[in-house]
Amino acid sequence: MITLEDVARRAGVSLATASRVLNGSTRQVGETMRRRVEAAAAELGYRTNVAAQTLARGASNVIGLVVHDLVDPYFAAIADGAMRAAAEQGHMVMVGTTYRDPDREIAYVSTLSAQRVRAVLLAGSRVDDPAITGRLRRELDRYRASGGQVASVGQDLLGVATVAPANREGAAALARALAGLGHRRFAVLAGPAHLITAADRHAGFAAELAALGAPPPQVIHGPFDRNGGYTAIETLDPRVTCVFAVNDVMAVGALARLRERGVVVPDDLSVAGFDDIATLRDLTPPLSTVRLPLAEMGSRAVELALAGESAVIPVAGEVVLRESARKLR
Amino acid sequence: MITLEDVARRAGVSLATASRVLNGSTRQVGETMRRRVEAAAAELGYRTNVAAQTLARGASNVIGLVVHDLVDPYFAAIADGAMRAAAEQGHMVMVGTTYRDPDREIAYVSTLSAQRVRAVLLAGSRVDDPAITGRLRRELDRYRASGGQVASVGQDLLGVATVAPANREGAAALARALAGLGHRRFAVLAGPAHLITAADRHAGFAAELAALGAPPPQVIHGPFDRNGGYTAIETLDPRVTCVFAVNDVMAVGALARLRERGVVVPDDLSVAGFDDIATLRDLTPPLSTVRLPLAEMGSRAVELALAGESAVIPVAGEVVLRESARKLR
DNA sequence: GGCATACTGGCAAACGCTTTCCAGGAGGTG
DNA sequence: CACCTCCTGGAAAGCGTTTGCCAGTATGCC
Repeated sequence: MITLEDVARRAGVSLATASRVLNGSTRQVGETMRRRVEAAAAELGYRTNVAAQTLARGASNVIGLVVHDLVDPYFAAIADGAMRAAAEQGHMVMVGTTYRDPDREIAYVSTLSAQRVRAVLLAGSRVDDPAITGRLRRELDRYRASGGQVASVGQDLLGVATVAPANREGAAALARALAGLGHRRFAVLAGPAHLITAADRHAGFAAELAALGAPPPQVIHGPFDRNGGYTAIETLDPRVTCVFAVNDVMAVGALARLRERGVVVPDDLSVAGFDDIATLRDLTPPLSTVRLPLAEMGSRAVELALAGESAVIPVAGEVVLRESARKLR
Repeated sequence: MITLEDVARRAGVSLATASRVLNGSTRQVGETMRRRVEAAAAELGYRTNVAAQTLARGASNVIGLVVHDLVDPYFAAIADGAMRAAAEQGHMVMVGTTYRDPDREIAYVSTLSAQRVRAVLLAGSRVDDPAITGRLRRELDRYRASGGQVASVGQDLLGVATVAPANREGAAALARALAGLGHRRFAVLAGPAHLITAADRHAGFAAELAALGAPPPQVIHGPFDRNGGYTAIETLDPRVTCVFAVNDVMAVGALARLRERGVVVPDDLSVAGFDDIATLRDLTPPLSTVRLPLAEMGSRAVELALAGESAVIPVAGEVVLRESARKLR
């Protein structure tokens, strides 16, 4: 194990000089010494001990990222964006997956805080439960009290820097677009009632329908994943002409079930989702949705956190009509 | 910033005792002292400084994972498996994405080595370039010399513990299955020639065809991603009745292009891929493929690395025929 | 030439924790 | 009762870096 001291000795300089040469310092080191140190480091194969560096500096170059599920393309895209931004600033990313368990999320914040990561990013919808939110907030406060930065992608209810997708507005715009195709009788695959993202999208969609004078949609609750969409189809009212799933993976599940049941989309029924995950374009029919710049949201969150700004950055969604939704005949 | 010393002082015990109580030690601490320390830690909100711990212990509890692209479901699945296994053993995972740049891969190994991570996992196909492999090996050797563990998912050519999917055999089995459906004229969307995974699957497939007495397939090279499959279709020989893409995402790209061109799968042409990524089941038609237990491969790699075993674990692929491949009429 | 002003290099004190070694007391044995 | 052993708590020496401070030298200016 080669240490800085070995390098210094070999180069015939002090520890301080070696440190200044090898690990970015504001102080200048003379040409001669610099060369000697660099040569020694190369010959010995010196590698900085980041743990020691972190300890001495009191600051690490690691960012913590907490997502619900890395296999979900939604989080994969956010994580990818976050990692790009992090890499650009010379940081590594440590990832934790909660599998949608709020306790696990809190535990990860605690672990990452112990790791003294420079920043923690929380991605994914929060649940509407004051007890859980309270515990999470306390954990985050403690982390921030020790100098950590926090940013979230999702709702602004943790009092931290947030990249907040316009769920309500996006869903409303989608409602308008779908109504524009002539649809009046809608169903909303609304996900779990306590999930705020789901609730917001549902609310935005329903409110806009009301504003347009359409009858209230059928509302079907269920899990926020593929299976949630899949099972929701069972209870679908046959008079509905257009289904809005509050996220894409639910829409994908719904499409699967519809196909099995012989319902042809979009001939018999129009379907739309939300998020615009990458896999959508390969479905048949391609799914209509509200596009969110997921990777960019991840990057922005990293930048926000690293800059220490506690802003709330709204992100607009863009309605993308594809074949899965068609004009009502 | 609460340190262990603060806790010790508050509890009226020595640093040593506090350490033994709070951060797992083999030594016993008396009931009274133990309680006092725990109470003090709780009151003060003590959080271990992992950097200091790592430095003092000379060993960290972080695992490094290097993948090509986290958005690719193949790597997402492996990463997920790896993270599960890591979490089970109380480790965190630090991720780096190379975007298929070998230099970036080497750089990540170096960075992770500086982080003194307990183990490094390399996932994804290697390129057949002695210069690059050599540099990577040197970097890995250096890392291992400093006590690090390494495991890889893919080919066994780094001299490290490896979870090795049976690419040749899987492709051969697939060839047999497809030939069993009556196909004789095949095309192989073979990916880049220098990518070993791609080459192995191609070779296994072609060899089996030869053994079965089928004519040699048309071979179309291209990128190892969706676009590679997409563009390959342009040069497809019209006499071909069945296309084998060396991985699923290429097959997905091929399906997209075929659809655009009005070629109906499987009526006009059969298609198969390799890997069985999760998104396949939602395609129309569902894609035939060779299933690899991706998450399990990730977990196994972590276990291997953590156990310090340098075994090569073969993983068999299982042919899964779905609608995209049908009996030739 | 004399003096103030950069520069540059080195010493040594942190950073927060683990662990070896030591001492003292409790308990067991002959 | 003397002697050993076992157990528990504490003191202190690291672990590998960074960085504030000091000293010595070179530079610039009058």
